[in-house]
Amino acid sequence: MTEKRASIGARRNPETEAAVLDAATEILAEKGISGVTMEAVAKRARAGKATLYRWWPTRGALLMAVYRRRKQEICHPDTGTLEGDVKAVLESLFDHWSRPEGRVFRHIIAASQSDDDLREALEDYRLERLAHLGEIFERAAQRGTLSDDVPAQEMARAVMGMAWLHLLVGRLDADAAGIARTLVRGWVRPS
Amino acid sequence: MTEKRASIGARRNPETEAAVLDAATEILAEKGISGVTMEAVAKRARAGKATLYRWWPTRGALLMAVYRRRKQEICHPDTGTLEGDVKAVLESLFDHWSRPEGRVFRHIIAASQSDDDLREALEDYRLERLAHLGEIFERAAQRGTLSDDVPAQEMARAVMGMAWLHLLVGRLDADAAGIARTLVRGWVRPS
Amino acid sequence: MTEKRASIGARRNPETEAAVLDAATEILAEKGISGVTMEAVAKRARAGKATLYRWWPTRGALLMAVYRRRKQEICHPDTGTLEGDVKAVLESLFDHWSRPEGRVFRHIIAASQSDDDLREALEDYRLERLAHLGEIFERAAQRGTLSDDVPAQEMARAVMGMAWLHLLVGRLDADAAGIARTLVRGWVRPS
Amino acid sequence: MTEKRASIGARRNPETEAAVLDAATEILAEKGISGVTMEAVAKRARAGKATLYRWWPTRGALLMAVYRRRKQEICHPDTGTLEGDVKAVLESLFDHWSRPEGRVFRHIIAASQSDDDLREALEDYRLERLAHLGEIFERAAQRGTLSDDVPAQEMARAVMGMAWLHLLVGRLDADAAGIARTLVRGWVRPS
DNA sequence: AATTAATCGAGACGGTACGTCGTGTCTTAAA
DNA sequence: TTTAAGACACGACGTACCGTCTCGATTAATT
Repeated sequence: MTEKRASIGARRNPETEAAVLDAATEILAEKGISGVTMEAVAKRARAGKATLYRWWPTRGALLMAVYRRRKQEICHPDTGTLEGDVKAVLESLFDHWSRPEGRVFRHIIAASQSDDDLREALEDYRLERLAHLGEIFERAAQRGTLSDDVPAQEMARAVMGMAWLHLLVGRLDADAAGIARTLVRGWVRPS
Repeated sequence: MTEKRASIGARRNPETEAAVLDAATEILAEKGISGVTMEAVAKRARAGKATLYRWWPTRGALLMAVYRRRKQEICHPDTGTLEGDVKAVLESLFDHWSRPEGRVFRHIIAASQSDDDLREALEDYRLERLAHLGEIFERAAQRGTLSDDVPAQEMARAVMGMAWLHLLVGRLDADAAGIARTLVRGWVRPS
Repeated sequence: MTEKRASIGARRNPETEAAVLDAATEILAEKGISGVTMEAVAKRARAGKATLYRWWPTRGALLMAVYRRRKQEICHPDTGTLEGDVKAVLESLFDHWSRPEGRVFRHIIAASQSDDDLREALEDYRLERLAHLGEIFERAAQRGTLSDDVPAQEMARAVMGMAWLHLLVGRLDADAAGIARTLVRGWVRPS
Repeated sequence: MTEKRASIGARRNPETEAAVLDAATEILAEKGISGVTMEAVAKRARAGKATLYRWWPTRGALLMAVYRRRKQEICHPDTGTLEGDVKAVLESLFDHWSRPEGRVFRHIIAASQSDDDLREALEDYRLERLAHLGEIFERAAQRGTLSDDVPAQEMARAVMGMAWLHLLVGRLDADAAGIARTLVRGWVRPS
């Protein structure tokens, strides 16, 4: 599956990186999260364990790298209303987290609880997503339908909190529409 | 620290259970979650490993037992307004989770991501807390200030989602008042 | 080759010990000393590495145990003269060290240079052999052919020194008779 | 500690050799033999690992080079008697091997048990020393006090064997005089 | 003067073995 | 029958060196 790869000098070999992430991704799909051990990944990627630890000092960092590689830039479509946008976001998240490549995420959150490096990496990613999520509120503001006295950050966090909660308790089949309605009703100007 | 305890015959020894939970609690406080291994708990409690496994088949079950022992029935005081109640709940949670005995909870959530038994136990606990949380909405309803078309469950989940999010990303110093305001504004009748 | 072996309670399982020593002996014969790694021995013996380390804390200790198991009580035959006895002893040692089960010994000496536990174990064994070697001088004394002003210990050490030297430099084909003659000539009464 | 050294063209840089041997010697003194790894030496000498391997293909070769650099031509003083000479030789060896720069030697013997290149190098060195040792017997012969039917080689080997034995078992505080007496008594003409 | 060739440092690479730790199962001997 | 104790097989951990490699630089000898 993987060819022999030697050093390409005193610098990182991108082929090795790819092989490792591929291996981790495959194992993840085949055996689930608990199968993704540094040992197994190294063996599958035909890489030395030291090589893994050189670039991904913890298992969490490796998982994070695997997850980020998949971030197929989830764009939030403009549905015309804030409630519709929130609903779409939730649905897209629930859907993504239900699929094999997204299933890792809850384990990343879990691992980040006892791995400070990962926590930092996750936080970076989370803030990035949060900013991205902010766009739907900007759109609502431009439409002039948004109450101006609600901080966009707060609203985005509320959406994210609901999403994470459902992810972590395994309720990805929840009613996104209902959730969206409950959240959004106080954020738009009463019509 | 713990005295010698032998078998008390062909039945469960409650002293042993206490000793085990005490040991786990102490280790948790001293070394953090990663120190709480079945091995270490057994040794500290002067209990056989088999004894542990008999009653708490997984590490997660043991952690959950430790956490539940501490559930000093958090009551939600009536502040007179829903927003005040939500703010109080968040503050009380953030405070509890910041203290040593509460710090475990995020690790329980984490562990439950790969331990189905624990997930079930946590879910039971979570629903219990959710029901308890529902009381503040009942009170609001009795006051007549609640919009009737918002499901109580949904609102409680939104509060819980915000709380968990802040717990899991280590932002227990967040502005509970602001969060409460953002959430609640759509749930009460416009005055 | 080896069946499954579980614990037999809170005490050492002699079957395990035997399996480990057998495995080490076999590997030694097949791959030589450098093949005798704790890892390989554990795998071959179907034993956990922890089990090995429990009973033989270092590789040297394990090698020593392997060697001692083979100590087929080398008796020194009475040839009638001290020179004959010394020659017989040297020949028997050179022969033993040339055979597979004896070849380990030089590696034990080597390992003992950087392993204090092993050094101690080897020293015990060495003194034991030295005492045993002393018998040939007692016999000579009884025969009345021994100069009384030469300490038996010193003579035994001289024999051992010659033996070890030849072992360590790989000259086990040396002329035992000549060595014996050179050493002994000052130890017996001039006839 | 060591300045930057670059290539001096298509030939060996003698500064590098010196830096490497210095580094090895220092590490040896500081951390003992087990600290002398190719990796550590290279790092300390600010040399590339490939450079080390180019000139000293094995660890043993490097150790041997370190030892030989120190061979401060031990001369054997003429004490007037063979016994005195042997005693002086033993004392000088025991003393040398007790000092930091001599302590390596036992590790060289040890390493040579599993490193054929080193074994060869050590054997060369040993024969050289053996020849040197022969001088004291030549002197005795010239004095006319030596039994003529004892081969000089054999006697030298007996002395060396005793010396090595005491080195390898850590008995460098042994009674050189006694050893000398025991060995020599058969080699000189009965007075 | 330009080119070639060997050397240098650095350090990444695939590996192997290390020694430790935790898992969950097992047996014993005592209560 | 349950207990404390702890040995057992297993497997992952994270580290240390191994010996090989490729790089980009430096410099001497050759063109």
